[in-house]
Order: sequence, then C-alpha cells, then structure tokens
Amino acid sequence: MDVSRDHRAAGGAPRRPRLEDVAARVGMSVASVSMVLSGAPGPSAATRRRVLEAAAELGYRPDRTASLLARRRTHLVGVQLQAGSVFHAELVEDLYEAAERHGYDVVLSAVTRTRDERRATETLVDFRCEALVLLGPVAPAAELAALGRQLPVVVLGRRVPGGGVDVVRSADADGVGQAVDHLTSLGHRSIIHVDGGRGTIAADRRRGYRRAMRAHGLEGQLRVIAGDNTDAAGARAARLLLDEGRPLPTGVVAFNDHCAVGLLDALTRAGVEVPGEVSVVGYDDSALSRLAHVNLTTVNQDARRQAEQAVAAAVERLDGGRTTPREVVLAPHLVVRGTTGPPPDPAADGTLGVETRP
Amino acid sequence: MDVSRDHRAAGGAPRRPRLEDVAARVGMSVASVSMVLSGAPGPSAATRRRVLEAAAELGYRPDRTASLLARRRTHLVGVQLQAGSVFHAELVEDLYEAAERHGYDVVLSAVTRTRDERRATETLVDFRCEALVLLGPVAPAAELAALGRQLPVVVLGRRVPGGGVDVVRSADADGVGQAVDHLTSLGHRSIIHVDGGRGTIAADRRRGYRRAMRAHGLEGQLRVIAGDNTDAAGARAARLLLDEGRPLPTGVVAFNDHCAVGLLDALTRAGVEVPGEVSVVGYDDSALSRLAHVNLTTVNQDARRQAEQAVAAAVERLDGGRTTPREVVLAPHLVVRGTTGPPPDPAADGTLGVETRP
DNA sequence: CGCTTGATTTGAAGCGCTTCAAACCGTACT
DNA sequence: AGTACGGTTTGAAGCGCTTCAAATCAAGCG
Repeated sequence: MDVSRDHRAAGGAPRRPRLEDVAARVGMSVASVSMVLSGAPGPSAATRRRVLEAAAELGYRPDRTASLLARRRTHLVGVQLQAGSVFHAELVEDLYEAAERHGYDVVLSAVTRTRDERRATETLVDFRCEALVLLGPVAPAAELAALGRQLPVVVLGRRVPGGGVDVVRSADADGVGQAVDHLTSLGHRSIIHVDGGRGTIAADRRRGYRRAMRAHGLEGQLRVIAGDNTDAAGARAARLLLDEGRPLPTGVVAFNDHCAVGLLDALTRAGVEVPGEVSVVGYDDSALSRLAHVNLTTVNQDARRQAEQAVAAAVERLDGGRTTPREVVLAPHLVVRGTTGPPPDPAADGTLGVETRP
Repeated sequence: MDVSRDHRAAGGAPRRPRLEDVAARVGMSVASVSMVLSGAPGPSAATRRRVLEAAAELGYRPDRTASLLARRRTHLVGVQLQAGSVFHAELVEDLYEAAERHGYDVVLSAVTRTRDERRATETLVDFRCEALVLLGPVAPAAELAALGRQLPVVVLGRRVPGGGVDVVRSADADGVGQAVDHLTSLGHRSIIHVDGGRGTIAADRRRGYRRAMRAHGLEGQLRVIAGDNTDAAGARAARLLLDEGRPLPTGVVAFNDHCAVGLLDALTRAGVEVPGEVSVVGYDDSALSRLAHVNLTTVNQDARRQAEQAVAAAVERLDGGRTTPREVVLAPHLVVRGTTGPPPDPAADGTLGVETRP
C-alpha cells in the first residue's frame, strides 16, 4: 500500500487511476484486482463486487497499452481499407461486429493518396495486430504472401494466386455472368462492359463478362471500355459512348457501383433514358445503388457474410491453430432494381450483324 | 548477452526481433541501440551506422506497444469519423499528413450504425491517444466538455457552446449566405433550403439561409425542407417539390454535397434541367461535387486547412502548454461550377408575389 | 604522468498490466 | 490433534522499450 509513486497531478489533469489505485482502495493486491477485471476465475464473489465497485467509483479504465504488452495476445485485428470507398465503409461496419462477436477488436488503417498499402499495413503490425484483413488490396501476390508469413492475413474481395494468405471473396466472374444473363434474358444483345482497370478483381469481372457473352453467342458484340472504380470513370465511358453517336449499346455492365453511378448520371444528363434506352448494371450492391433515386440493378456480394468469414478465417488461425491457407468463395447474386429493362427495340438491336440462333 | 529468453520459435512464425537482438548483434547495450533508433543524441556516428545496419538486416521494427508504454508520451492523435462520409474521408487524409508533420500519428475510430460516438472515443482513449479530433460529432456540448476534461479534444466542423474543447470550423452561416447571394445575384428570388436535420451544423446553415434571404428582402420566399446529410434526403426533397408541381423554386441550397447530389439526380431524372430550370448548390466541395459529371456549385470549407488547424490546436495543448480553449473559424468560399445559372425566366419568377424593389 | 573533461556507453529502474507458482486459510477428514 | 485439500490471495517475474544517472574511455592539459 506504499503509494510513493509519482502522482504528477501538480495542477495538470488528474492522473489516470491505475490498477494499483483500485487495489489500494479495496486493500488487496493488484493481482487480484486484475483477475477480477479480466473476469479470470479465482477471486471470490465478494471480492469481485468490492473491486468492481471501487473501479467504478474511481472511473478506472484499463490501460490498453500496458495490457497488450503484458498479455502475449492483443486480440486485435487490423483492417486496411481504401479511404473513399462506400463498399469498404460498409464492410468495416460488418467487420467491427463480427470481430466483436469473436472477442476481437479492430484497428483501422486507411490507404489514401499519400499513404500506400505498405504504410497502412506497417502501422497495423506496429500496433501488434494479431491478424490483418485487407480490403481489396492491389499489392502483388508475392508481397501479400510475404506479409502472410509474418502474421495471419485475410484478403477480402480478390483472388491471390499462389496461396500464403487466406482469401474471402465472391465469384466475381459468376456475378458479372449473372448480370449479362439478366440482360440477355431481357432481350439485350449489344452489351458492353466498363471495366475496373488493372488489378485482379477487374480482370475476373472482365473475364466473367467475356465468358458470358460467348456463352450467349454474342462474341461479336464483345466490347470492353477501360475504366476504374470511380464515378469519374463511369462518366468518362458514357461520354465516350455518346460521342460515338447512336445507336448506343443497350446494356452496360459496369465494374462497380461507383462506376455505374457515374455512367448513369452522365447518360441521364445527356437525355438518355435509363432503362428505356440503355440498361445499366453495377456491382457491390453498395449503399450507393440502394439509394432510392439511383435504384441501380447490381450484384450483391454479401458484405456482411464476407466480413464474417474474413474474421472467422483469422480467428481460426489465431485460436484454432489452422495453418494451411483457405479460400472462401461466396456466390454473388443479382439484385434487380430500376436501371434494367427490355431494350428499346429488339428488332433494331442486332446492329453489329451477328445473327441469333433461331 | 545472455539470451536465455523464450524463443518460442518452435515451428511457429519466427519470433519478432527485439531491441535485445539488435544489441546482441552489434555487441552493445539495448540502451545504446534504443537511442540510435530514436535519434536521441549520444551515440557516435560509427555506432549509429552499425546499429542501423544490424537493425535493417534483422528486419527490426520497434514494438510500438512497448514503446508507448515506456514513453510517457504516445504521440498519438485519435480521430473519430462518420463511416460513410466522403468529406470525412478527405479530412482524414489531410489529418494524416498534418499529424505527421507535427510528429504525431493517427488512429482512426469510426462511428457506424452499431457503434456510437461514446464507443468510438473510448477506444481512442484506451489506445492512449493524447488528444482527440472529432469530426462533426453530434454529442451534446456537455458530454464533449466532459471528454475535454480528460484530454485535449478538438471538435472539427461544428460550434460547441460552453467551451471546454477546442473548435475548428468554418463560418457555416456565412457559407450558406454566399450561396444565397450567388443565386440572387444571378437573378433568383425563389430560393429554398433543404436542411440537415437536427444538429448544430444544420442549425447554423439554416440560420445562414434565413439571414441571407432576409438581407435580400426575400423573407416571403423563405422555405426550408427537412432533410439530412444523405443523398436519399436530397432525392426525397426533390420528389416533394416535383409532386407540388410547377413552378419549382429556381434555386436550391442543400445542406451538403451528398444531399445536393441526391437532389440533382432526382431532378435530372424527372427531366428538370439543371441549371436551366433549377439551380442547385451543395456544401463541402467534397470529391462528390468535383466529379466532372456532377460538377456541383458548392461551398468550400477548406478541409486541408481545417485538418491542419485541428492538429495544430491539439499540438499546442500537448506541446505548447496551452490550456484555454480556442476556436478557429475559417472563412468558407463559394465554388461556382455547373449547377447554377440564371433562373429560367426572371419575369415569371416572382410567383409568390413579393415585389422587387425598382 | 596524474588528473580533468567531454564524448560515449551502459546498468537499472520503471511504464501499467498479466500470470503463475507459492502462500494462506478455514474446513473436512482420519 | 494432525493432515489434506479446495478456494483465495499474493509476490514477483516479466512484456519490450525508454531514460537517466553513473560508469567508462580517450584525449588534452599542467
């Protein structure tokens, strides 16, 4: 009970109470208090009550830093995300929840224009995160694998060839395929794709588009316009199409919702009816697409479930001792909303001269 | 040099190198190595070189947790943000930079639908953040003041009556005023405001609108439609207006860019020309408004400068010993883009019967 | 050549919390 | 009475790093 320590309360903010203070207050050892506060078995019910009371009175909050240091475990999951992405923002919400359910906490580290992925993950590791969840990272597979050798890494949203890290993603090619199928079943034949640029995700979706078009015998109609994951790219693609003059393609499958919304907006602005003249499909089923006035037909890849699986994968390695990489591929599903409908005039649609089979 | 510690490398991930390992490698004490690595004066140039080399070879990364614990200071600034806000995402980028310039690091904590502000700030405090920057918090002033008694708190973006915390914000009323002025100078008279709901920021902007309208002798045209900070609210407002039939107000000042974009989109979709028939102004000059196809006239509140000021305010308290609250109010400025222009037919605009002065 | 001096280096004491072996205690048995 | 034995409590050793007073050392001086 010798509280001869530096109280440094000389006029400044009141010193934050420590375990020692609580212990002194109930006349017990810090060890006991610590056990009570962490819910460890041992202390008697009476002790528990007294300690909790004292802690509450003093407004004691454990010092996480010290706690993390003392415990070998930190129960921290680091999440790397893209600063502006609506979809990532949603994932983050779900990750917080999932982590909490498993008794883990989350630290966020954003990738911004001045802060690359390397920097983001470093920070996370420095905070002693026990595992990392990376949202749609663009780093090459080798780099990710290297990171994965250091600690459990779960990549969310994209394929990572070569293994070494866990992957949770949805079948992107399939998702885009569903979008194309949907459009063809409505009677569309001139369907183009505005892609997401370099990167694995974009490649998969592009492949899905090509494959589906071929499956419908529409290889003659294949067309991919270069884009990326932003509204601006969608708008750019729309302007490109408009500049080429009529007839416009009747269906557009965009890389993601951001891109689709940009496209949508530019088309509408140019007086093109959606879905009257052109149908548009996005990807992600993000908040953006769900907005009533956007009401975008899109592909849902179950953010919540992916978040759960990602956290589960991390926890399995951490607490379950799994050491072999795992890949979880969820099935995406189309969400039909208001931006898709039958093409304006089916008869006039075979513009590029590919005959349909009877 | 007695490395009898637990190496626990039994098959698992290689033990992370510690200061001790680096020290052993160069045959010096951990104290020296620590000083070199933290750039403290003392160690000779030769020692520095050797230590840095060894550290690099071992891939040593300081354990931040331990470091934070040992140092009284953590040099950490906690930032609380709204999960989905584009504007906050931008602020975060600037905050990262500003903090770095001052030698501080940033931890993020998001407010989501399942994670309230209390929770967000608690996490931040638990991480031993030395100061908090809260982006547009909705917590009542008293609560913020209470937090401010615990550690330096900078509220960014809104007024906080009663003091107790530092505030960095722009003159919202003035900003909205500029928007109204801009519209009136173009000849608009029927100008409405779609507000941001409850909350200090919304109140200030609403007030700015009212005041400016009165200043122009347009009290008869005053109209505020209830909204919030989302696209959906903007769209809702637009539908409301459209349902009321022509004539539409010729000018709309929205609470923020999100809201304005929703409005814009719904109007355009309904065939209303912007700015031909209706002019729209947003607020924030966020990435959203800058997108080429949105091209929204809006009010810039200098995110970068606010971020800088916020960090500066925190640092002043932390390192400069300031203890009296401070408020920084920056002047916002209108950014004219493509969604505002002269009203369709000035003569027909006085619909509600308020006479202009000759 | 002994001594002072400034430049380096280091031992050791923490930072606040966890953990675990050992100590303690009152009770139940033999 | 003596011994065991669960249930509790506690002392003490860290976790990995910082810091600072004290030790060390080489050079410079009278």
